[in-house]
Formats: sequence, structure tokens, C-alpha cells
Amino acid sequence: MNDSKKQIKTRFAPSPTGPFHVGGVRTALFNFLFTRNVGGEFLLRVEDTDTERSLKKYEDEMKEALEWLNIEYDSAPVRQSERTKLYSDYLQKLIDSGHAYISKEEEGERDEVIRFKNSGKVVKFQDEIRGEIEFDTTELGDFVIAKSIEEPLYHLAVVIDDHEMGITHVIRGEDHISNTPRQILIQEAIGAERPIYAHIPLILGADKSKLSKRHGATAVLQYREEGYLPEAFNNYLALLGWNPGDDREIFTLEELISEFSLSGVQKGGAIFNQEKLLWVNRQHILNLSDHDFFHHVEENIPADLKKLPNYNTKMLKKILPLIRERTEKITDITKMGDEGELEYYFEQPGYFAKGLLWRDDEDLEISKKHLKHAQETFEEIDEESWNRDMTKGMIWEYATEQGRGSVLWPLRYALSGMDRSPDPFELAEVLGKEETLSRIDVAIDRIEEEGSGI
RNA sequence: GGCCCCGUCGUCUAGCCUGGUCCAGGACACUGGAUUUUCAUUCCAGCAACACGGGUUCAAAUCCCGUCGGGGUCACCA
Repeated sequence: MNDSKKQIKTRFAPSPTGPFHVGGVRTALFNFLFTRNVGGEFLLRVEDTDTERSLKKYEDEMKEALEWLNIEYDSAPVRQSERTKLYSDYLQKLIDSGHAYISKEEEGERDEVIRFKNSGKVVKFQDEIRGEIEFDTTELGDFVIAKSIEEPLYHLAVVIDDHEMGITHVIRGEDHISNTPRQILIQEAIGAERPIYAHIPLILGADKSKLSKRHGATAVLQYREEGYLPEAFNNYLALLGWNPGDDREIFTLEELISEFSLSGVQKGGAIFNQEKLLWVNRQHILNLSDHDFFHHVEENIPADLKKLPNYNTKMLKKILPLIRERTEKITDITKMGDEGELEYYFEQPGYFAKGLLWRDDEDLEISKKHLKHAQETFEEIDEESWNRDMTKGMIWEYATEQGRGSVLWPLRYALSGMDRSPDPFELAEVLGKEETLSRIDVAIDRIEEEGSGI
């Protein structure tokens, strides 16, 4: 009788019968956050009593996903398929004590199963999230708890394991509410203590029904492939059904742990919103240290880019902020590279002269004139004071007079060779004075070679 | 259909327990505008909800009842 000192223990108990999906991790995450917050022990239990459908592949995938997300469990996973002896001992006791019996069946796969002797009472339990819930168990009848003495079924195994493992808090999806009375009945029959229950709301698809395979990209590891950061994914998932009670939305895992509480958990289901996840991901990308972001960039830029003769990490570091500004998912970095938005930092871009023409101008002679002006102006800047503010300051007045688009577009295009890119002053800064002037030169030459007429 | 859970902007939510400060706050998305041309940022503004009906009360998003709606679950799956 030392309940006050009793160690809090929770468990995440998935069944490896399919790809590990979003609903599953969210349950794992809530268990994990709750447990770390109160300083308890978080256990993993693999519910693989259904030998037909359970696959090791799915179990491994699930563990890999938890590892990716830094959801750590405290000891080696318990696998139900390895504890049949335990279950049959309990089963035998249940039969001996008259709480269960071998039942002759007329329908179904076999002619004998083991049923629980249900007294049909009203079961009441307190749910941490929903308050008191009451069920009349009469309608459940004598439900089946094992296919045979060697083959326990879900409800039996759950109750025995939670008891044996010393689980104090059962935090699981709302879809288990109606399983609870059955499990309480078994608990009472084996003399197990009743854990505290907390049924968390479901994650819903766009059609408001329980998220499942048919809703598309629900496999957790797919989000890793798509370029989401684990901390962002956890953050978004935590916000689906939980909130800190104020307006904060961006949290590290550590912050989630210290803020989490079951009292902040929502009752109603929540629709999974890909767009908000993307936004959360971007916020986390913005919060990455330069060192970490650089690491991601280096890992994700296309190999072709690294093969460029002038490729160097010094330049890569310089353009880090420009890349980060355009990154929502880590995979965007690869995409940028593939779409030629990175190459021009490392080599003179190739393009046709007509690209240098501002949309409102009629003639490339105008572009040429502005480029020459820029060239002459920039020439006067010292290497040491070459930066975006300087180049911009030197040409701004001229650009305003002549038409900013007319002056700035050809300049930017000369430096990037692309319809879209950072502004010319950013580009000039990272490219340096020498390269900038050289590219302007090339642009002027190109106009002369191709002729100014369009 | 039985049983159970839930019901605030399109979505995630604050507020509800301890009625008045809420003609309901924040965020995503969307629309419009601004900043230094293009892309991307950033900033500002706008749009938009208490499911409905009764009741209690001086006063209800908040308490009570009912209706409707949505979801979950009803396996020798978990």
C-alpha cells in the first residue's frame, strides 16, 4: 500500500498489421509526452497475437518511425507472441475459478472457444479526458477471450499485460472506449488493479472519418521521405488534439514534454491538415542553427551540383540564407538544385539575350545601356566594401529615374540567367565584385552578338 | 439499428469547470494591399464560427433539457 510512491508507467501497444500511420504515432507521442512530463516509465508492447496478420516488417517500420521522431521507450519491447505461457496460465485460472469456460460452438472457424462468464453488470469508469463513462455490459454477453488455451485474444492479452507490466495509465485512441468495459470485467476477474484511463480523440481524414489507408499519405515514414523534420512532425501532431492553453504553436520536443498535460487534451476528433504541417515544418527549418541547416543542404543538393568545377562549400555557406528563405521541406533543397536555381552561384549561367529584356521595354539596347551603367558604377566600389547595400546604394537613384524594372531586371538576369531568383544585390554580394562584373560583361557581349532586335 | 463519445471561423483551436471583461481571441488556408523590378520572404488589412430549440438567470458560447448532426464501436482483428 504505497500508492503515493508508485512509479507511473504507460505503454504504447500497437498491432503490427499494417504500415505505421499518423494515428498510431500521435498515440505514442501523447503517451511519451505525458510520461516524460511526470517522470514515469514509457513502455512499448507489440500486440501480435493475431499471427495471421502481424508482420515483423511492420513492427520494424514502427520502431524505425519512433526512432526517427525521438520517441524513446524505456526498455526492450514486450511482444505478446512470446508470452503465450503467461496467458494460458491466467486462462487456466480463470477457467478454474469459473470466470471463463470452454464453449462449444456451432458457427465460426472452430468448434470450441473460451468465453468469459459475464455477470452483466453496469461498469462505470472515470476517463481523464471525458469524465465518467458508464456501460451496461449485459449486451456484451459471454464474449470470447481466447480461441484456445494457447491462443489468447486481444482483450485478455491486454489486461494481463497491463497488469503484469504494472501499467498505471492507459492512454489510447477514442476508438477503444467501447473496449474498456470488457477489459475492466476481465481485470476484476483476475484481481488486477484498474489503471487510469485517458481516451484521446481520433485523427480524422478530410471526410471526418477515422484516418486510414484510403486517406492517402498516412504512413509516418513517408513524411521523413518528403522532407519533414521530426521535431516539426511531433510539434504538429501534438497540436492536433492538445494545446498549451495559450497562443504558442512552435515547440521543441523538450518544450512539449514540459508543457504537456492531459488536461489540455481536446475531446473532439481533429482533421489532419497537411498545409498547417507544412507551415510548422517551415518554422522549425527557420529555427535550425546555421550549422544544422548547412548539414541538411549539403546532404540534399543534387550530386550534379557538387560535380561543377567551381563548386565549393564556401559559396554554399554564403547562400544558406537565400536557400533557407525558400525551403519549406528539406526536399525543396533538392528540388531547387534540380530546377537550376542553385547552379548559377557556381558558374556563369547560359541564356539567350532576349531574357535580359525587361517586360516593359521594347529594345535590348535599353538593357545594354543600363548594364553598362551598372558596370561603370560598380567598377568604382572597393572589393572590401562590396556588399548588397553598397551596390544598391550606388545604383538606386539611377534605377528609380530610369525605371526600376528596366534597370534591375537585366542586371539580375545577367547574374542568374533565370526568370526567378533572389534580387540582384543579394546575388552581387555572394558572387563578389569580380564575378559580378564579369557576368555583366558577358551579358553585354551577348546582346551585341545576338543583336538588339527581337 | 443498439450502445458510447463528440459538436466554437473551411481547418487546428482559446474561452466553457468558477455565467457578465466575448456583437467570441490566436494560427493555417484564402483575398486585398505594402516593402526594393522577378521568385521567395516579411509586414499590414480583410473574410469567416458559438449546430438548432426550449429553459434557468438581470445576464449564457459558458448551466439544464430536448432535437439535429458527426464520429466510434458492435469479430473465433487489434
